[in-house]
Amino acid sequence: MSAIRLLVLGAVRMHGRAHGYQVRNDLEFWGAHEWSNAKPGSIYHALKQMAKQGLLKAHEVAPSTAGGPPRTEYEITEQGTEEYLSLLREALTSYDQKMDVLSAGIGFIVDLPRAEAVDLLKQRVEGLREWRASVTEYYTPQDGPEQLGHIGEIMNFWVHSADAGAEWTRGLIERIENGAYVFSGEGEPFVGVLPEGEENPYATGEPHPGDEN
Amino acid sequence: MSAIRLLVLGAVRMHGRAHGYQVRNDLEFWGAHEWSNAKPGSIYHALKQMAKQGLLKAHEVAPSTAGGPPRTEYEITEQGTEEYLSLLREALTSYDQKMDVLSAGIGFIVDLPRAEAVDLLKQRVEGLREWRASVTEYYTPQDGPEQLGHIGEIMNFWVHSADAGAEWTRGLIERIENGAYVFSGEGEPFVGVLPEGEENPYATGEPHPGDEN
DNA sequence: GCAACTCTAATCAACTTTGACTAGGGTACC
DNA sequence: GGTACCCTAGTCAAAGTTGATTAGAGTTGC
Repeated sequence: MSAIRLLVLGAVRMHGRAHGYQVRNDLEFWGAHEWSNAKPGSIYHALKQMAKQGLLKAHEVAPSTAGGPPRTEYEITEQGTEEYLSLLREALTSYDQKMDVLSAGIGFIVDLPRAEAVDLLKQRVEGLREWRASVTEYYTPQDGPEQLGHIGEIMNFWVHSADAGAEWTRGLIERIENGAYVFSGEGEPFVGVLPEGEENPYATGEPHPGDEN
Repeated sequence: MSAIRLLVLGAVRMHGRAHGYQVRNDLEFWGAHEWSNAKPGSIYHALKQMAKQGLLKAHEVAPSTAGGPPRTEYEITEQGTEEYLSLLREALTSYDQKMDVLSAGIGFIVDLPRAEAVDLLKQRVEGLREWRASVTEYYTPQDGPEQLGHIGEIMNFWVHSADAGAEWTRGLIERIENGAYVFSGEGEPFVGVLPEGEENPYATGEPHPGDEN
Protein backbone atom coordinates (compact mmCIF):
# COMPACT_ATOMS: atom_id res chain seq x y z
CA MET A 1 0.00 0.00 0.00
CA SER A 2 1.37 3.37 -0.99
CA ALA A 3 0.31 6.55 0.76
CA ILE A 4 -0.94 8.42 -2.30
CA ARG A 5 -4.53 7.22 -2.37
CA LEU A 6 -5.08 7.88 1.30
CA LEU A 7 -3.58 11.34 0.99
CA VAL A 8 -5.58 12.29 -2.09
CA LEU A 9 -8.88 10.90 -0.82
CA GLY A 10 -8.37 12.63 2.52
CA ALA A 11 -7.48 15.95 0.94
CA VAL A 12 -10.47 15.93 -1.44
CA ARG A 13 -12.75 14.96 1.43
CA MET A 14 -11.53 17.85 3.60
CA HIS A 15 -12.43 20.31 0.87
CA GLY A 16 -15.69 18.76 -0.13
CA ARG A 17 -14.74 19.57 -3.70
CA ALA A 18 -11.25 20.12 -4.98
CA HIS A 19 -9.21 20.26 -8.17
CA GLY A 20 -5.78 18.72 -8.58
CA TYR A 21 -3.79 21.83 -7.89
CA GLN A 22 -5.64 22.38 -4.63
CA VAL A 23 -4.87 18.86 -3.47
CA ARG A 24 -1.27 19.33 -4.43
CA ASN A 25 -1.08 22.53 -2.41
CA ASP A 26 -2.63 21.00 0.68
CA LEU A 27 -0.25 18.11 0.59
CA GLU A 28 2.68 20.47 0.17
CA PHE A 29 1.42 22.41 3.15
CA TRP A 30 1.76 19.18 5.08
CA GLY A 31 5.24 18.63 3.72
CA ALA A 32 3.94 15.43 2.10
CA HIS A 33 5.95 15.94 -1.07
CA GLU A 34 9.01 15.44 1.09
CA TRP A 35 8.07 12.30 2.97
CA SER A 36 5.81 10.56 0.47
CA ASN A 37 5.26 10.12 -3.24
CA ALA A 38 2.75 12.96 -3.34
CA LYS A 39 4.31 14.56 -6.41
CA PRO A 40 2.24 16.22 -9.17
CA GLY A 41 2.26 13.29 -11.56
CA SER A 42 1.20 10.85 -8.87
CA ILE A 43 -1.55 13.12 -7.58
CA TYR A 44 -3.15 13.70 -10.97
CA HIS A 45 -2.82 10.05 -11.82
CA ALA A 46 -4.45 9.00 -8.55
CA LEU A 47 -7.32 11.43 -9.10
CA LYS A 48 -8.05 10.09 -12.58
CA GLN A 49 -7.66 6.47 -11.55
CA MET A 50 -9.94 6.80 -8.55
CA ALA A 51 -12.50 8.71 -10.59
CA LYS A 52 -12.51 5.83 -13.06
CA GLN A 53 -13.02 3.40 -10.18
CA GLY A 54 -15.92 5.34 -8.73
CA LEU A 55 -14.17 6.49 -5.57
CA LEU A 56 -14.29 10.07 -6.79
CA LYS A 57 -16.78 11.91 -8.98
CA ALA A 58 -15.27 14.26 -11.58
CA HIS A 59 -17.01 17.52 -12.46
CA GLU A 60 -16.07 19.22 -15.71
CA VAL A 61 -15.21 22.83 -14.95
CA ALA A 62 -14.74 26.03 -16.95
CA PRO A 63 -11.23 27.14 -18.06
CA SER A 64 -9.68 28.17 -14.76
CA THR A 65 -10.08 31.56 -13.17
CA ALA A 66 -6.39 32.28 -12.82
CA GLY A 67 -4.54 31.18 -15.91
CA GLY A 68 -3.41 27.73 -16.86
CA PRO A 69 -5.36 24.87 -18.42
CA PRO A 70 -8.99 24.11 -17.48
CA ARG A 71 -9.46 22.42 -14.14
CA THR A 72 -11.43 19.35 -13.19
CA GLU A 73 -12.99 19.34 -9.75
CA TYR A 74 -13.46 16.16 -7.78
CA GLU A 75 -15.79 15.11 -5.02
CA ILE A 76 -15.57 11.99 -2.91
CA THR A 77 -18.31 9.38 -3.39
CA GLU A 78 -19.84 7.14 -0.77
CA GLN A 79 -17.73 4.28 -2.03
CA GLY A 80 -14.71 6.56 -1.84
CA THR A 81 -15.44 7.40 1.78
CA GLU A 82 -15.58 3.72 2.64
CA GLU A 83 -12.27 3.14 0.91
CA TYR A 84 -10.83 6.16 2.67
CA LEU A 85 -11.73 4.94 6.13
CA SER A 86 -10.52 1.47 5.32
CA LEU A 87 -7.14 2.79 4.14
CA LEU A 88 -6.91 5.05 7.18
CA ARG A 89 -7.49 2.17 9.59
CA GLU A 90 -4.94 0.05 7.79
CA ALA A 91 -2.37 2.85 7.84
CA LEU A 92 -2.67 3.27 11.59
CA THR A 93 -2.62 -0.42 12.40
CA SER A 94 0.07 -1.69 10.07
CA TYR A 95 3.32 -2.25 11.89
CA ASP A 96 5.62 -2.51 8.91
CA GLN A 97 8.13 0.21 8.29
CA LYS A 98 6.28 2.33 5.76
CA MET A 99 6.85 5.74 7.29
CA ASP A 100 4.91 7.56 4.59
CA VAL A 101 1.77 5.51 5.08
CA LEU A 102 1.85 5.94 8.82
CA SER A 103 2.48 9.66 8.48
CA ALA A 104 -0.53 10.00 6.20
CA GLY A 105 -2.59 8.05 8.70
CA ILE A 106 -1.62 10.36 11.52
CA GLY A 107 -2.59 13.31 9.38
CA PHE A 108 -6.14 12.03 9.13
CA ILE A 109 -6.42 10.27 12.47
CA VAL A 110 -8.92 12.79 13.79
CA ASP A 111 -11.45 11.60 11.20
CA LEU A 112 -12.01 8.61 13.48
CA PRO A 113 -13.63 8.54 16.91
CA ARG A 114 -11.09 8.95 19.71
CA ALA A 115 -11.69 5.48 21.14
CA GLU A 116 -11.16 3.80 17.80
CA ALA A 117 -7.95 5.72 17.18
CA VAL A 118 -6.54 4.54 20.50
CA ASP A 119 -7.62 1.00 19.77
CA LEU A 120 -5.96 0.95 16.35
CA LEU A 121 -2.72 2.34 17.76
CA LYS A 122 -2.72 -0.32 20.45
CA GLN A 123 -3.08 -2.91 17.73
CA ARG A 124 -0.08 -1.32 16.05
CA VAL A 125 2.01 -1.69 19.20
CA GLU A 126 0.99 -5.31 19.55
CA GLY A 127 1.82 -5.97 15.90
CA LEU A 128 5.25 -4.44 16.37
CA ARG A 129 5.86 -6.66 19.38
CA GLU A 130 5.02 -9.80 17.43
CA TRP A 131 7.02 -8.69 14.43
CA ARG A 132 10.03 -8.01 16.62
CA ALA A 133 9.80 -11.47 18.12
CA SER A 134 9.70 -13.10 14.70
CA VAL A 135 12.73 -11.14 13.48
CA THR A 136 14.68 -11.97 16.61
CA GLU A 137 13.98 -15.61 16.05
CA TYR A 138 14.87 -15.33 12.38
CA TYR A 139 18.35 -14.02 13.05
CA THR A 140 19.26 -16.10 16.05
CA PRO A 141 19.25 -19.61 14.66
CA GLN A 142 20.46 -22.38 16.90
CA ASP A 143 23.95 -22.08 15.46
CA GLY A 144 24.34 -18.61 16.94
CA PRO A 145 24.15 -15.24 15.26
CA GLU A 146 27.74 -15.37 13.96
CA GLN A 147 26.38 -17.36 11.02
CA LEU A 148 25.05 -14.18 9.53
CA GLY A 149 28.13 -11.99 9.87
CA HIS A 150 27.42 -8.37 9.15
CA ILE A 151 24.08 -9.36 7.60
CA GLY A 152 22.86 -9.65 11.18
CA GLU A 153 23.20 -5.89 11.40
CA ILE A 154 20.26 -5.56 9.03
CA MET A 155 18.07 -7.49 11.43
CA ASN A 156 19.48 -5.52 14.32
CA PHE A 157 18.45 -2.37 12.51
CA TRP A 158 14.88 -3.62 12.08
CA VAL A 159 14.58 -4.56 15.71
CA HIS A 160 15.88 -1.18 16.75
CA SER A 161 13.36 0.51 14.47
CA ALA A 162 10.51 -1.59 15.77
CA ASP A 163 11.37 -0.64 19.33
CA ALA A 164 11.59 3.05 18.51
CA GLY A 165 8.28 2.89 16.61
CA ALA A 166 6.53 1.18 19.49
CA GLU A 167 7.82 3.70 21.97
CA TRP A 168 6.63 6.61 19.88
CA THR A 169 3.23 4.99 19.37
CA ARG A 170 2.79 4.50 23.11
CA GLY A 171 3.53 8.20 23.59
CA LEU A 172 0.89 9.15 21.06
CA ILE A 173 -1.66 6.85 22.66
CA GLU A 174 -1.05 8.55 25.98
CA ARG A 175 -1.46 12.03 24.53
CA ILE A 176 -4.70 11.04 22.86
CA GLU A 177 -6.05 9.35 25.98
CA ASN A 178 -5.25 12.52 27.93
CA GLY A 179 -7.52 14.51 25.67
CA ALA A 180 -5.25 15.96 23.01
CA TYR A 181 -6.75 17.08 19.67
CA VAL A 182 -10.33 17.16 18.46
CA PHE A 183 -11.63 13.87 17.12
CA SER A 184 -14.65 12.85 15.07
CA GLY A 185 -17.88 13.75 16.81
CA GLU A 186 -16.24 16.09 19.29
CA GLY A 187 -17.19 19.41 17.72
CA GLU A 188 -15.49 21.79 15.32
CA PRO A 189 -12.72 19.76 13.67
CA PHE A 190 -9.23 21.08 13.09
CA VAL A 191 -8.66 21.54 9.38
CA GLY A 192 -5.09 21.36 8.18
CA VAL A 193 -5.76 23.32 5.02
CA LEU A 194 -4.49 26.64 3.88
CA PRO A 195 -7.11 29.36 4.39
CA GLU A 196 -8.50 30.32 0.98
CA GLY A 197 -6.11 32.72 -0.74
CA GLU A 198 -3.38 32.52 1.87
CA GLU A 199 0.20 31.82 1.03
CA ASN A 200 1.87 28.52 1.70
CA PRO A 201 5.11 29.10 3.57
CA TYR A 202 6.24 25.53 2.97
CA ALA A 203 5.56 25.19 -0.75
CA THR A 204 7.95 23.54 -3.18
CA GLY A 205 10.89 25.51 -4.40
CA GLU A 206 12.45 26.51 -1.15
CA PRO A 207 13.72 23.31 0.34
CA HIS A 208 14.85 23.55 3.95
CA PRO A 209 18.45 22.88 4.80
CA GLY A 210 19.19 19.19 4.86
CA ASP A 211 16.86 18.22 2.06
CA GLU A 212 18.11 15.73 -0.46
CA ASN A 213 18.00 15.68 -4.25
CA MET B 1 16.58 5.91 -5.16
CA SER B 2 15.10 2.48 -4.74
CA ALA B 3 17.11 -0.39 -3.33
CA ILE B 4 16.74 -2.76 -6.25
CA ARG B 5 19.72 -1.68 -8.34
CA LEU B 6 22.09 -1.75 -5.42
CA LEU B 7 20.84 -5.17 -4.38
CA VAL B 8 21.06 -6.67 -7.85
CA LEU B 9 24.46 -5.19 -8.69
CA GLY B 10 25.84 -6.32 -5.35
CA ALA B 11 24.46 -9.83 -5.71
CA VAL B 12 25.81 -10.28 -9.23
CA ARG B 13 29.18 -8.92 -8.13
CA MET B 14 29.41 -11.38 -5.21
CA HIS B 15 28.94 -14.26 -7.60
CA GLY B 16 31.16 -12.98 -10.37
CA ARG B 17 28.58 -14.33 -12.77
CA ALA B 18 24.96 -15.01 -11.98
CA HIS B 19 21.60 -15.61 -13.60
CA GLY B 20 18.37 -14.08 -12.42
CA TYR B 21 17.20 -16.96 -10.32
CA GLN B 22 20.49 -17.04 -8.43
CA VAL B 23 20.19 -13.35 -7.61
CA ARG B 24 16.64 -13.87 -6.51
CA ASN B 25 17.69 -16.69 -4.20
CA ASP B 26 20.50 -14.70 -2.62
CA LEU B 27 18.21 -11.81 -1.92
CA GLU B 28 15.63 -14.10 -0.42
CA PHE B 29 18.32 -15.57 1.79
CA TRP B 30 18.81 -12.05 3.07
CA GLY B 31 15.09 -11.63 3.60
CA ALA B 32 15.20 -8.81 1.05
CA HIS B 33 11.88 -9.77 -0.52
CA GLU B 34 10.32 -8.83 2.80
CA TRP B 35 11.91 -5.46 3.40
CA SER B 36 12.47 -4.24 -0.14
CA ASN B 37 11.03 -4.44 -3.62
CA ALA B 38 13.33 -7.32 -4.53
CA LYS B 39 10.54 -9.38 -6.09
CA PRO B 40 11.05 -11.53 -9.21
CA GLY B 41 9.60 -9.04 -11.66
CA SER B 42 11.70 -6.21 -10.34
CA ILE B 43 14.87 -8.29 -10.30
CA TYR B 44 14.57 -9.45 -13.90
CA HIS B 45 13.61 -5.97 -15.01
CA ALA B 46 16.60 -4.44 -13.25
CA LEU B 47 18.94 -7.01 -14.79
CA LYS B 48 17.73 -6.27 -18.32
CA GLN B 49 17.69 -2.55 -17.80
CA MET B 50 21.18 -2.42 -16.39
CA ALA B 51 22.45 -4.71 -19.14
CA LYS B 52 21.01 -2.27 -21.67
CA GLN B 53 22.77 0.58 -19.90
CA GLY B 54 26.11 -1.17 -19.86
CA LEU B 55 26.29 -1.76 -16.10
CA LEU B 56 26.00 -5.48 -16.63
CA LYS B 57 27.14 -7.71 -19.46
CA ALA B 58 24.69 -10.42 -20.53
CA HIS B 59 25.96 -13.82 -21.66
CA GLU B 60 23.61 -16.00 -23.65
CA VAL B 61 23.52 -19.41 -22.00
CA ALA B 62 22.32 -22.88 -22.98
CA PRO B 63 18.85 -24.08 -21.93
CA SER B 64 19.24 -24.51 -18.18
CA THR B 65 20.61 -27.61 -16.51
CA ALA B 66 17.62 -28.12 -14.23
CA GLY B 67 14.41 -27.49 -16.08
CA GLY B 68 12.78 -24.23 -16.91
CA PRO B 69 13.47 -21.74 -19.68
CA PRO B 70 17.00 -20.92 -20.84
CA ARG B 71 18.93 -18.71 -18.47
CA THR B 72 20.90 -15.58 -19.14
CA GLU B 73 23.98 -15.06 -17.04
CA TYR B 74 25.17 -11.62 -16.10
CA GLU B 75 28.52 -10.21 -15.12
CA ILE B 76 29.22 -6.76 -13.72
CA THR B 77 31.15 -4.35 -15.94
CA GLU B 78 33.66 -1.75 -14.87
CA GLN B 79 31.02 0.91 -15.28
CA GLY B 80 28.67 -1.24 -13.22
CA THR B 81 31.21 -1.50 -10.43
CA GLU B 82 31.54 2.26 -10.33
CA GLU B 83 27.79 2.64 -10.18
CA TYR B 84 27.61 -0.03 -7.49
CA LEU B 85 30.11 1.72 -5.22
CA SER B 86 28.44 5.04 -5.81
CA LEU B 87 25.01 3.64 -4.89
CA LEU B 88 26.50 1.92 -1.86
CA ARG B 89 28.06 5.11 -0.56
CA GLU B 90 24.86 7.00 -1.11
CA ALA B 91 22.81 4.36 0.69
CA LEU B 92 25.03 4.52 3.75
CA THR B 93 25.21 8.29 3.88
CA SER B 94 21.63 9.26 3.10
CA TYR B 95 19.76 10.20 6.21
CA ASP B 96 16.24 10.06 4.83
CA GLN B 97 13.96 7.37 6.06
CA LYS B 98 14.30 4.81 3.29
CA MET B 99 14.79 1.72 5.42
CA ASP B 100 15.16 -0.57 2.43
CA VAL B 101 18.00 1.41 0.92
CA LEU B 102 19.89 1.61 4.17
CA SER B 103 19.36 -2.10 4.78
CA ALA B 104 20.78 -2.90 1.37
CA GLY B 105 23.73 -0.65 2.11
CA ILE B 106 24.47 -2.43 5.36
CA GLY B 107 24.37 -5.72 3.52
CA PHE B 108 27.23 -4.62 1.29
CA ILE B 109 29.08 -2.35 3.69
CA VAL B 110 32.04 -4.71 3.92
CA ASP B 111 32.81 -4.05 0.24
CA LEU B 112 34.32 -0.76 1.39
CA PRO B 113 37.48 -0.21 3.43
CA ARG B 114 36.75 -0.06 7.16
CA ALA B 115 37.81 3.58 7.51
CA GLU B 116 35.55 4.72 4.70
CA ALA B 117 32.58 2.82 6.12
CA VAL B 118 33.02 4.57 9.45
CA ASP B 119 33.39 7.91 7.72
CA LEU B 120 30.20 7.47 5.69
CA LEU B 121 28.22 6.45 8.75
CA LYS B 122 29.47 9.51 10.60
CA GLN B 123 28.25 11.61 7.70
CA ARG B 124 24.91 9.90 8.09
CA VAL B 125 24.71 10.84 11.76
CA GLU B 126 25.59 14.42 10.93
CA GLY B 127 22.96 14.52 8.18
CA LEU B 128 20.33 13.23 10.58
CA ARG B 129 21.28 15.94 13.07
CA GLU B 130 20.84 18.68 10.48
CA TRP B 131 17.64 17.21 9.15
CA ARG B 132 16.23 17.00 12.67
CA ALA B 133 17.04 20.65 13.24
CA SER B 134 15.30 21.68 10.04
CA VAL B 135 12.17 19.71 10.89
CA THR B 136 12.06 21.13 14.40
CA GLU B 137 12.22 24.60 12.94
CA TYR B 138 9.58 23.75 10.35
CA TYR B 139 7.01 22.74 12.92
CA THR B 140 7.70 25.32 15.56
CA PRO B 141 6.96 28.58 13.78
CA GLN B 142 6.94 31.72 15.85
CA ASP B 143 3.20 31.35 16.40
CA GLY B 144 3.78 28.22 18.45
CA PRO B 145 3.23 24.59 17.54
CA GLU B 146 -0.50 24.68 18.24
CA GLN B 147 -0.94 26.12 14.75
CA LEU B 148 -0.42 22.68 13.34
CA GLY B 149 -2.81 20.75 15.57
CA HIS B 150 -2.44 17.01 15.22
CA ILE B 151 -0.41 17.55 12.03
CA GLY B 152 2.46 18.35 14.39
CA GLU B 153 2.43 14.68 15.37
CA ILE B 154 3.73 13.83 11.91
CA MET B 155 6.76 16.02 12.48
CA ASN B 156 7.11 14.61 15.98
CA PHE B 157 7.19 11.15 14.45
CA TRP B 158 9.98 12.14 12.05
CA VAL B 159 12.05 13.66 14.80
CA HIS B 160 11.61 10.55 16.89
CA SER B 161 12.67 8.39 13.95
CA ALA B 162 15.69 10.54 13.24
CA ASP B 163 16.82 10.22 16.84
CA ALA B 164 16.38 6.47 16.85
CA GLY B 165 18.22 6.17 13.54
CA ALA B 166 21.13 8.25 14.79
CA GLU B 167 21.41 6.21 17.94
CA TRP B 168 21.51 2.96 16.04
CA THR B 169 24.07 4.35 13.60
CA ARG B 170 26.36 5.41 16.45
CA GLY B 171 26.15 1.88 17.82
CA LEU B 172 27.16 0.42 14.48
CA ILE B 173 30.06 2.86 14.16
CA GLU B 174 31.31 1.73 17.53
CA ARG B 175 31.10 -1.95 16.68
CA ILE B 176 32.99 -1.37 13.43
CA GLU B 177 35.65 0.75 15.10
CA ASN B 178 36.13 -2.00 17.65
CA GLY B 179 37.01 -4.42 14.90
CA ALA B 180 33.78 -6.19 14.06
CA TYR B 181 33.42 -7.91 10.68
CA VAL B 182 35.87 -8.33 7.82
CA PHE B 183 36.11 -5.35 5.50
CA SER B 184 37.59 -4.79 2.06
CA GLY B 185 41.32 -5.49 2.01
CA GLU B 186 41.29 -7.37 5.31
CA GLY B 187 41.48 -10.92 4.04
CA GLU B 188 38.92 -13.61 3.35
CA PRO B 189 35.61 -11.77 3.04
CA PHE B 190 32.38 -13.02 4.54
CA VAL B 191 30.06 -14.06 1.76
CA GLY B 192 26.36 -13.98 2.52
CA VAL B 193 25.48 -16.43 -0.19
CA LEU B 194 24.00 -19.86 0.05
CA PRO B 195 26.65 -22.54 -0.42
CA GLU B 196 26.13 -24.10 -3.85
CA GLY B 197 23.36 -26.65 -3.68
CA GLU B 198 22.33 -25.94 -0.11
CA GLU B 199 18.76 -25.27 0.87
CA ASN B 200 17.50 -21.84 1.77
CA PRO B 201 15.69 -21.97 5.11
CA TYR B 202 14.18 -18.52 4.59
CA ALA B 203 12.89 -18.84 1.04
CA THR B 204 9.49 -17.58 -0.04
CA GLY B 205 6.48 -19.65 0.77
CA GLU B 206 6.87 -20.03 4.50
CA PRO B 207 6.35 -16.59 5.90
CA HIS B 208 7.24 -16.14 9.54
CA PRO B 209 4.56 -15.19 12.01
CA GLY B 210 3.74 -11.52 11.85
CA ASP B 211 4.25 -11.11 8.14
CA GLU B 212 1.75 -9.04 6.29
CA ASN B 213 -0.11 -9.62 3.01
C1' DG C 1 3.10 -45.67 -18.31
C1' DC C 2 0.66 -41.67 -17.51
C1' DA C 3 -1.86 -38.05 -14.74
C1' DA C 4 -1.02 -34.88 -11.25
C1' DC C 5 2.27 -32.38 -8.98
C1' DT C 6 6.35 -29.72 -7.86
C1' DC C 7 10.41 -27.11 -8.85
C1' DT C 8 13.14 -24.01 -11.74
C1' DA C 9 13.39 -19.88 -14.38
C1' DA C 10 11.57 -16.26 -16.55
C1' DT C 11 7.90 -13.32 -18.97
C1' DC C 12 3.93 -10.32 -19.37
C1' DA C 13 0.25 -6.91 -18.98
C1' DA C 14 -1.50 -3.71 -15.99
C1' DC C 15 -0.50 -0.29 -13.08
C1' DT C 16 2.23 3.37 -10.58
C1' DT C 17 5.85 6.75 -10.21
C1' DT C 18 8.85 10.30 -11.84
C1' DG C 19 10.64 14.60 -13.52
C1' DA C 20 10.68 17.28 -17.26
C1' DC C 21 7.80 19.76 -20.14
C1' DT C 22 3.68 22.57 -22.01
C1' DA C 23 0.62 26.25 -22.18
C1' DG C 24 -2.16 30.14 -20.66
C1' DG C 25 -2.09 34.28 -18.43
C1' DG C 26 -0.28 38.14 -15.39
C1' DT C 27 3.44 41.43 -14.01
C1' DA C 28 7.74 44.19 -13.71
C1' DC C 29 10.94 46.80 -15.92
C1' DC C 30 12.80 50.10 -18.85
C1' DG D 1 4.85 48.31 -25.70
C1' DG D 2 7.62 44.42 -25.72
C1' DT D 3 10.23 40.98 -23.53
C1' DA D 4 11.72 38.42 -19.73
C1' DC D 5 9.96 36.28 -16.01
C1' DC D 6 6.83 33.99 -12.87
C1' DC D 7 2.59 31.61 -11.46
C1' DT D 8 -1.23 28.30 -12.29
C1' DA D 9 -2.65 23.82 -13.75
C1' DG D 10 -1.89 19.91 -15.84
C1' DT D 11 0.18 16.31 -19.42
C1' DC D 12 3.45 12.99 -21.04
C1' DA D 13 7.00 9.54 -22.08
C1' DA D 14 10.11 6.74 -19.80
C1' DA D 15 11.00 3.95 -16.11
C1' DG D 16 9.87 1.02 -12.28
C1' DT D 17 6.78 -2.35 -9.78
C1' DT D 18 3.58 -6.10 -9.15
C1' DG D 19 1.22 -10.46 -9.21
C1' DA D 20 -0.28 -13.72 -12.16
C1' DT D 21 1.07 -16.73 -15.59
C1' DT D 22 3.88 -19.67 -18.67
C1' DA D 23 6.80 -23.37 -19.78
C1' DG D 24 10.27 -26.98 -19.36
C1' DA D 25 11.68 -30.87 -16.78
C1' DG D 26 11.85 -34.10 -13.12
C1' DT D 27 8.92 -37.05 -9.44
C1' DT D 28 5.33 -39.49 -7.28
C1' DG D 29 1.37 -42.55 -6.93
C1' DC D 30 -1.15 -46.05 -8.59
